[in-house]
Amino acid sequence: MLRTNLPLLNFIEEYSQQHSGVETRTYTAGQTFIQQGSEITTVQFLVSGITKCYILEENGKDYIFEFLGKGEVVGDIEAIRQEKCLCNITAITEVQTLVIHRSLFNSLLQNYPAFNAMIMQELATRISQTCTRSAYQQLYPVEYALLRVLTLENEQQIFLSKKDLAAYLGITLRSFNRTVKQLRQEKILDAEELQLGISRQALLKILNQFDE
Amino acid sequence: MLRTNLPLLNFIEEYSQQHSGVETRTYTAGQTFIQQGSEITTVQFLVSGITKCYILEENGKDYIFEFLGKGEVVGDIEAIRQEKCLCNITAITEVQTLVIHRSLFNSLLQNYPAFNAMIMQELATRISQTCTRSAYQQLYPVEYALLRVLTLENEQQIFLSKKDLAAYLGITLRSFNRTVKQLRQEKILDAEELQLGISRQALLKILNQFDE
DNA sequence: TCCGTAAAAGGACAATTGTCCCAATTCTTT
DNA sequence: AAAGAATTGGGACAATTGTCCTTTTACGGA
Repeated sequence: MLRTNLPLLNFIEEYSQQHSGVETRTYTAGQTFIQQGSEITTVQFLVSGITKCYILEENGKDYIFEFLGKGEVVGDIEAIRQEKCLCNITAITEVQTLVIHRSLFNSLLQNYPAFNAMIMQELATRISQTCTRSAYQQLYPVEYALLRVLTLENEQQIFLSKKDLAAYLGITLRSFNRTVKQLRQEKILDAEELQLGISRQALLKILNQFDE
Repeated sequence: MLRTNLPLLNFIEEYSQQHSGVETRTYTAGQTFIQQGSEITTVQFLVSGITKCYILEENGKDYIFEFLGKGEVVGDIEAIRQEKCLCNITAITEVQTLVIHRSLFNSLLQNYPAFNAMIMQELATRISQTCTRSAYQQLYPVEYALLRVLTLENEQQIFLSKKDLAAYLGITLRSFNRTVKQLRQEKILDAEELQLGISRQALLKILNQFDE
């Protein structure tokens, strides 16, 4: 849910100590620093903070693909495919990044096998996770996906707005609230059955945060 | 919708003429030649035919990620991440493939920059397309996605079962039929508004195939 | 040729989800 | 401190989608 990639961050940090061409940037919470459809010529690596990566359609609805954390890259796909941005990236907390030019990114890919392998790994992981997640969301009732997301949020100790969680699940805020309420009251589904790796007790605790 | 990758196929075919380690296989229509969750040690390139790539959950429902055609790879993600299969691959028509061992795939990645770049490109494209598609399906009413899919099917001159189309759209067969009927009868949405790059006339024609 | 199976189409009803509200609470910011 | 703007929670109703079931047609094998 909140993806990270520490090895990648290590690589870039080390590289930046020995070479030029790497810049530091800081964004404040709420700032959208990459806009879908716009031209982009840089690749950025998240050093700290949390961002959301999402598509916003003309009808005002948005769909969040991922929450990105430490070590994750943005702009890589666009650099490889030489195309315009496909997603928006907005800082949820304050965010610090390391920025390199697209051309440097591509030359790193060619000249540093270790870097190449890490990016290859990163892309493969993204595909794998995206597949698993979208299948899960399509094929199971919302309750299941919702419980999973809340569990993950809890595990990783991050705090996201309800609105963002709903957008991540591909449902409306209203549906989100409704489902949480239902789960809190009625029968909680079997934690085992859900394969969440969490006890029924812990689940209840998470849900009751909403009661306060 | 039906993805292909001719450059990649060219590369592998040329390689196979000069080296050993590449085998040919044929699968009959309907055959599932890669099973989710199973161990796999090969990577395959589609030479001819059409396959579907999907996840099947225990509740019997399935979700199709992509239809794969000429030049597409399967098993690559698994080779890169060294993990079990995440999807099922089933031949829709008769299918021919070129098979290489996982270790050969990885050594090609390391020793042939051109191959490396092609795979990098392929992964980036998959991510890009997956993002666009899943956002589209989440954020617009089914009619829109359905029309788009039918248009694509028509353009590419492929023929898929209604069941597969529904699984691709993440809806039930019943919903699929219902929506087609509605569109056929009532107002067809503006073709321009949909940005399908197809005229209203042509759309009607496609929908009326169902009437016959 | 006949049978069994799969694909296609749709009726009827139940369940889910979205839309449009409104109210309470918590922030920012001036 | 007060005003305005988000965030959260939920009622009421409409629209959409799923489930279950039946019918018709098409197709391949015995």
